[in-house]
Amino acid sequence: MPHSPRTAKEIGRFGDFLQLQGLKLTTERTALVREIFATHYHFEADELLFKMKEKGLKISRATVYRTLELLVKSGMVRRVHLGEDHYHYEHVAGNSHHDHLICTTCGAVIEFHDDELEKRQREICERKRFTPTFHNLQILGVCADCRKKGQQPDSPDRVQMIAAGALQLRK
Amino acid sequence: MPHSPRTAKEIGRFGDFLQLQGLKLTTERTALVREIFATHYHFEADELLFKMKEKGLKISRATVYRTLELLVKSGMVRRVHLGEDHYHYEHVAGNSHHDHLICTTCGAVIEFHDDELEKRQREICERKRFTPTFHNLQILGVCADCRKKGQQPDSPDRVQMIAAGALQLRK
DNA sequence: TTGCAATTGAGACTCAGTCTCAATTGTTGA
DNA sequence: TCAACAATTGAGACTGAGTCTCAATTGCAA
Repeated sequence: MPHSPRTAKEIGRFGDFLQLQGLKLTTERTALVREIFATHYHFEADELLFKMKEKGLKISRATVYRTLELLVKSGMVRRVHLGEDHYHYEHVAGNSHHDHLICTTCGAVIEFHDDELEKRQREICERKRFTPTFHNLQILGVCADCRKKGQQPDSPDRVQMIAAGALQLRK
Repeated sequence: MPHSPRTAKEIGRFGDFLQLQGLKLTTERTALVREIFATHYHFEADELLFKMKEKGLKISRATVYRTLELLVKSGMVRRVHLGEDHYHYEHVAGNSHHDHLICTTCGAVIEFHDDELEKRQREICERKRFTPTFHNLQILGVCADCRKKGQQPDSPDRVQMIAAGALQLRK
């Protein structure tokens, strides 16, 4: 099996996590981590399953889902809603929290992080005596490229349906 | 059929919307709107289906989903993610946009609205040349009541799983 | 190297949500 | 008032992401 320096670190990190839990770093898990961290950034579970099949690695749907769950638990992968009716995953490249701008025209996902925004959220929580642990913000709209091409924003009710996962994004 | 003043206005509004689209205000749709606006605030589609059955009104699953879709289009109902792996709906009482604090301990959903936060979001979009139409913010954590009862915040990975809909909230 | 818990794959299963189609209903205009 | 006909409905088949089961397999520690 060829050595893959790009993903060796992640495989090591996952191995450490598994060991701590008394779990094993199997060939299937290794192959999945390699695939996830080598190519994809945002991806879907079934997409990953398909990629593995394509590469001739027979890994069952159950194993894919089980491994993703472990990766989420280890903090190396996050499960996110991106305005479709099923989940997306994104690998966490050691870097920190961010939120998403989602273009309802082309499906582009733009990440951002803003300290000011986070601070204001903490203030709101304080006022409500609420102890936050995690948050989730998606802003839907039309990206700069699509605006340039003359794309008008979608109607609010369409966007609302997309936000709720009732409509697929146009791809 | 007894007259229900509490919901007459909403039934009227929905009727107007339907008429504009060349659609009909049927007895099933009327019954659903009455149920939604009389009792529930946040609810699930199947919960609504069950409630109707309970009341002896035989309304099919398909009709419930179809009517909810129309209500979302009319703007009278919103579809929201509340940290579970299926949708929730909330009726819009003529009032405006809000976001959610979700307690991962008791499942409580606290609404809030903050102009400062919205303003900052608009600024971020401007900077990214993104034209927003809608947004969606959930903050997960532990509510004041649960803290008072000595409940500690969930671990970040558990909350992340809840946020992503992979775990059910403890009810 | 053996023993055994952890892991795997195949496929059955779940469950929210969608679709189909024949039967029914509401509305419009004569 | 009624006929005509499009919109609507219900029953149940279907979908598709995700979960579960269980017998067979694998990795690791002694």
